[in-house]
Amino acid sequence: MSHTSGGVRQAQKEQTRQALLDAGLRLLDRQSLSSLGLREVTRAVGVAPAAFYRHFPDMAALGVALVGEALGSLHAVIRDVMSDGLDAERLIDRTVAITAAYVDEHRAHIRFIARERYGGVQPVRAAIAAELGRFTDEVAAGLAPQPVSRGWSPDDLRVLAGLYVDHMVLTAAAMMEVPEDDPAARAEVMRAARLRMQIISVGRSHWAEHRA
Amino acid sequence: MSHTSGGVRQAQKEQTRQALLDAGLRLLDRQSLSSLGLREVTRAVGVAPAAFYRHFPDMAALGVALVGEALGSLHAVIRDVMSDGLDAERLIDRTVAITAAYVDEHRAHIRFIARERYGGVQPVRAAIAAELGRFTDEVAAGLAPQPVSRGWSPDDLRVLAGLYVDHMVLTAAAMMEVPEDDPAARAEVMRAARLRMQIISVGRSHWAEHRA
DNA sequence: TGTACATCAGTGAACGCGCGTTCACTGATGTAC
DNA sequence: TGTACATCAGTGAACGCGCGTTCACTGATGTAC
Repeated sequence: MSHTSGGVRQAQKEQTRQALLDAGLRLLDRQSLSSLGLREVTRAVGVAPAAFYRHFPDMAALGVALVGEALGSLHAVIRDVMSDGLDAERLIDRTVAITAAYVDEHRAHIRFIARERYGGVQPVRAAIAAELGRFTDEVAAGLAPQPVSRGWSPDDLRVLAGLYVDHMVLTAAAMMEVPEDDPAARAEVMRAARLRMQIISVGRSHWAEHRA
Repeated sequence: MSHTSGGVRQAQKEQTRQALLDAGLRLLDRQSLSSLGLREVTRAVGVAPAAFYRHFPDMAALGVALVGEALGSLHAVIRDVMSDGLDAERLIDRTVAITAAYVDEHRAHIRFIARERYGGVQPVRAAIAAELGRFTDEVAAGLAPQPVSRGWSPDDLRVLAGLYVDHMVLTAAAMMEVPEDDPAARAEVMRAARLRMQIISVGRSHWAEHRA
């Protein structure tokens, strides 16, 4: 058709790679990465087993790519939420609502992260730990300029940020254990998540007088 | 030797069963349950593959038995700590120290729990969730009579208890990511764990005024 | 535009291997008398 | 205590199967002229 130089082959390759990632993620809904077979994935995509090696050296590499897909886009979300300058109460509501929405929209990705965070595949565990560490840094950076953070050392702020991040991951995992069509159970998980964040938030704001 | 009625056969069977559990746990140090093979376990024990079926119908059943081993003995520990009537600060120090010691003594068991809590084997996930739920109930029961709990609904107390339990699990998992021979890193994990619990504890004790 | 050659994503057949499960068995332990 | 029979934990051989990996290949896409 057009005589714009190439890119067709590259685009087709990218398409197959994405199909492998999508099929892998779908198959990981009910099993963990270490039991997922290469042939299982290529069969689901409809390519020969050997084609897999044109895209990934092994399953661990596919897993690491999925970590990027799952968590890469969250950095922007976190930065948005934190820079809105909302008061504590609204920030908590907003965070829990966004977490719930993110789980709904990226259920399979989040399940994968929860499952592999302490899973049996080292490179994937390392990739997840690195991403969560970056989240913690970003949250800590967002907390630092707030007036309530007066008197907090950078180290302690990072511990607090880690508490928030871990809590978000736990909330996401809890949200996933709940069937999608049980709004009462969903609401209860969200209530518990808000309550936990509120307790932490109150502890944070009364920290100085406790320390004194 | 003696003519006390039997029990020899039963004892021998129990011994093999325990050997299967021990070998399984050891092999699970570097992989997750869903990729652990029946033959792998029997080979490690030195029995024929078919012998496995005299003790467990499948690997999931062995996993559930391991959950019992890993968490069963913790109920007594929790009850002890909570009934000591220590003040908040000492209770936190004590809890973190006990968590660290428990991880050291039961490293493989705790790693197994962290790995399979959201892992790919449903019956094992369910068994872990049930045990952790019981822990939460026990912690909530321990918190209830404390003066600081005045004005807390049972529901909210259970959320708080869940926060403590999740936090203990996270601390244990973090402790395991640290090499045993790096005391500085260990100390840092324990410091972070204490700080987190202190923040939660302060939030708890100032909860009433926040609510007012 | 057309031609000749290069690239390389995907093929399909083949390989050796370890898997989970079944089955009839063996022989030590247990029991009845 | 001794004998005859029952139980059943563990054996070992066999099975069909799907696995990951290799390899020379094909043919569409890309490039040089």
